Amino acid sequence: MQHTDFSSMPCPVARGLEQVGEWWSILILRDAYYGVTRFDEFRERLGIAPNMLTRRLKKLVEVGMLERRCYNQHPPRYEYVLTDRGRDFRSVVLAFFAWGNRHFAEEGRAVILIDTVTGKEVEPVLTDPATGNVVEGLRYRVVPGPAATDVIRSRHAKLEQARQRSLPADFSQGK
Amino acid sequence: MQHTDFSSMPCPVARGLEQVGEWWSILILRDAYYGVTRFDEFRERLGIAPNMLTRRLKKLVEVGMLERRCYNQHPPRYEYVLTDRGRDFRSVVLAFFAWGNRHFAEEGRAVILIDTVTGKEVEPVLTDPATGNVVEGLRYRVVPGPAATDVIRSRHAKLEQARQRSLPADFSQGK
DNA sequence: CAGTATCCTGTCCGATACTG
DNA sequence: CAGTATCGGACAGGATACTG
Repeated sequence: MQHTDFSSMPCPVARGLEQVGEWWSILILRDAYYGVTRFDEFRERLGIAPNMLTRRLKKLVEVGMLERRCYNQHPPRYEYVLTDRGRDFRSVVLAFFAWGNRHFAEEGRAVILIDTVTGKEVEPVLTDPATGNVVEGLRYRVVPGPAATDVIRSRHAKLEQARQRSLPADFSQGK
Repeated sequence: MQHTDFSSMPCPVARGLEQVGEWWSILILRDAYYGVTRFDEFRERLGIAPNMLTRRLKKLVEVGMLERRCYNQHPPRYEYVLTDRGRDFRSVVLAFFAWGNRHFAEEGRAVILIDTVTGKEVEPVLTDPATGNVVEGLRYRVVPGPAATDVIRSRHAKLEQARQRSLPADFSQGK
């Protein structure tokens, strides 16, 4: 990315975006969750130019989302398999998937997530495993953590002040 | 975006990326969840160039994530507040957040999500509300939905065939 | 099958200056 | 405070040709 370097930034969202912020990266991972591993299968399914595919795959290997593995000597053939980190990212893609299906499927859902055990469609939600509650609304908030810097703390304090001045009824509306 | 037009594509992930696929969009929304609504507050917190901020805000309003609202006549002053759709996207950002904290916080978490009722840190997971199970592993799969086109179905069938030939032990590994 | 090599275009983004 | 206007650079992404 050609913008400001965010590697120094503490926000995990910004950090994450630096690894997989590109358009194709997400789509490649999406197909990886389908079980796709081969270069040509990616290329064909995604309709992506081969040089771009090379670049994105290389990057994904670099940041530890995929592993380039030789599955055949003579001739040497490689495939791209998910690492633990890459597999763990599936929850993000599925959250995205669920949101997309909720908001951009006026003509019906073309693809759905199912539970193969029950056979039913699943509409996944983000929950707190400790309480079982759905994570939404003002109850859940992002605050400085144990490794917070002074900058973070002061930024957060500034926000709190602004909140005092005008209660954000706007945000709480959505239950 | 200067790449292939995906608006015709049925995948909700691709569709979603078209709305908020840009780098700053996600970060702007992240700050909106903090309660930020004003142009200058966004600019200062994000360190973004004003023209870029204008572009991204405009886009986010266009796609229905934010609403531009006049909060003062004489002089006219505007603020950007989350719509339902924008608020709903928070689960995606939080999934991203959680993943980032799991994988890129070697020196400790600078920010954390907390439950303000219990006061405890929350590590949210994606679950199926119907069964209460965590959505992960091969049990959950994406398949053609009710509005699937022939293209989707045949692509899916093709994948199934490939799966028969080589069971993807790779993907199931990760439990 | 799994890429590499080249060339080109669009646009994301930053920097800076200016305005009601 | 909330932007607009203009400029330039970097790179994502596309198209195409070629290789072991």
